[in-house]
Amino acid sequence: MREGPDISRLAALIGDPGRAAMLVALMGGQALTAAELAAEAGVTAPTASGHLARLSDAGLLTVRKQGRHKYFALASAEVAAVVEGLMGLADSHGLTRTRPGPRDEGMREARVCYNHLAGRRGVQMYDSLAARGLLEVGAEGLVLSQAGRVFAGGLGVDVGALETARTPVCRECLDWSERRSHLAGSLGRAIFARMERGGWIRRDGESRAVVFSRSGLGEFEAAFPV
Amino acid sequence: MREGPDISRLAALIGDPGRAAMLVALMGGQALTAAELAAEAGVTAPTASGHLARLSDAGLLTVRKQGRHKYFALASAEVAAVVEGLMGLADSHGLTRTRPGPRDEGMREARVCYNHLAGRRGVQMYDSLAARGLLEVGAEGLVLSQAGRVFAGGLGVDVGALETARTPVCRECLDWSERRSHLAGSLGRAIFARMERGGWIRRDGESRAVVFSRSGLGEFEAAFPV
DNA sequence: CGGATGCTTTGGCTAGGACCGAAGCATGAG
DNA sequence: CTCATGCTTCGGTCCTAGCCAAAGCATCCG
Repeated sequence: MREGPDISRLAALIGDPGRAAMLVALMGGQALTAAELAAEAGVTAPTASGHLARLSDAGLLTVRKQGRHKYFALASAEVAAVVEGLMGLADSHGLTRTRPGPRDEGMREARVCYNHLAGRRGVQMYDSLAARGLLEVGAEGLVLSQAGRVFAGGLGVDVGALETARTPVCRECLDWSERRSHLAGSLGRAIFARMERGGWIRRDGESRAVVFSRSGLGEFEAAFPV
Repeated sequence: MREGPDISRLAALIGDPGRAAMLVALMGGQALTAAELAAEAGVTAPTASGHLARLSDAGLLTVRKQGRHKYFALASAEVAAVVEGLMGLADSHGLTRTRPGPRDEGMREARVCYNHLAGRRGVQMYDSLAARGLLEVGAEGLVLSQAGRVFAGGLGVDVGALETARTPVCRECLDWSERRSHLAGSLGRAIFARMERGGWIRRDGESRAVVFSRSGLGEFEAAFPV
């Protein structure tokens, strides 16, 4: 009642089932329209409109108007990290939705987390990079070592370009299904994009799950050995 | 609305101002009693009781019953991480509150906990006894070793008499200022009484603070070296 | 044994906010 | 221009959940 930022307003915002569903839907990283999010939340357009206005006002979402459509997306990686953290807590306390289908298993194997790779494969990548000293923990958090820069260059990722931007290159993100860190930040995003471009992976149309191609899995294992 | 863990229940739990205040208060790492948390949240005892039950049921808090008090603490580092993440988000959108002042320093140094010594001095005593093997952790909890019995006898405490009573001789008690264990049980009470009788300490009038005399502090340091 | 203290349960009150239908604005299509 | 589509505002209903007082247990004290 007397110190620190006011958590409760923000948490209450996420605490509505409809708004939470919208946020989770946006964890896929793609921007969605108001109507799509209304369907996702299972409410009518007016209700969704109110929800989306409140989420935007609170700074959780960014809006982009395009013609008569309005596209919403998560405002930042921090927002995604909090949502992922909540998923982890909910998962560990048996609050999962009663729907442990095959899609759920696929999600645990590999999925999109905002704009980077998560799940067992995401954690594998992180561990592999860390074990080989390509990723190091510095005073300011996670940093790419010199060897790591070379490695990323070999993958076709221009680290220099990433470093000129204001957003952090390397960040940890807590994986809700593995309960361990995976790689986020602009580097995580770039590597994910590179894997998608290279045909290593493709995204499942209806969920956040990510499916590896046969050859893609081989390349992934070669690039990020356990 | 169709995938992953159910975030909204958890977020709604944190989304109440009272419960959020409790969680923030517990971010310091100390365990707090129900009454203290009620004050922190600015609600009456019945209301707080309901909140705390819900937080515990959801796995966000752990409970430790001690006499007629109930100590609550954050359940895990994951919970703390989520709260911290929410604080970060709230802070970045300018929703901070005022800072608190420092608390009674004397209480942190030494105080009465029911009938035994608590605070830095209480923890020092506990650590000293444990480090010298006078206090050991057995299957049934804390026990006094044979050497410990001799030591207690030297202090003038009749351990044999304590052991005939029904109440446990040695118990751990969670120290709220140090957030570590100190010695409770009938032995803790007996040692405290002996220190009071011997003029090592005297109790401050209205508060729970305990003040060491000059000579008493010397004897204490000799009996319970760091 | 009372009497005091800390926590919980119960009951009843109330406010906040989630929801929808209908009407109101924009923008784009024909 | 007129119509259709996408989103927002308004008005009203309904239900959840927070809140407290009072009574009920449990524990400790003298």
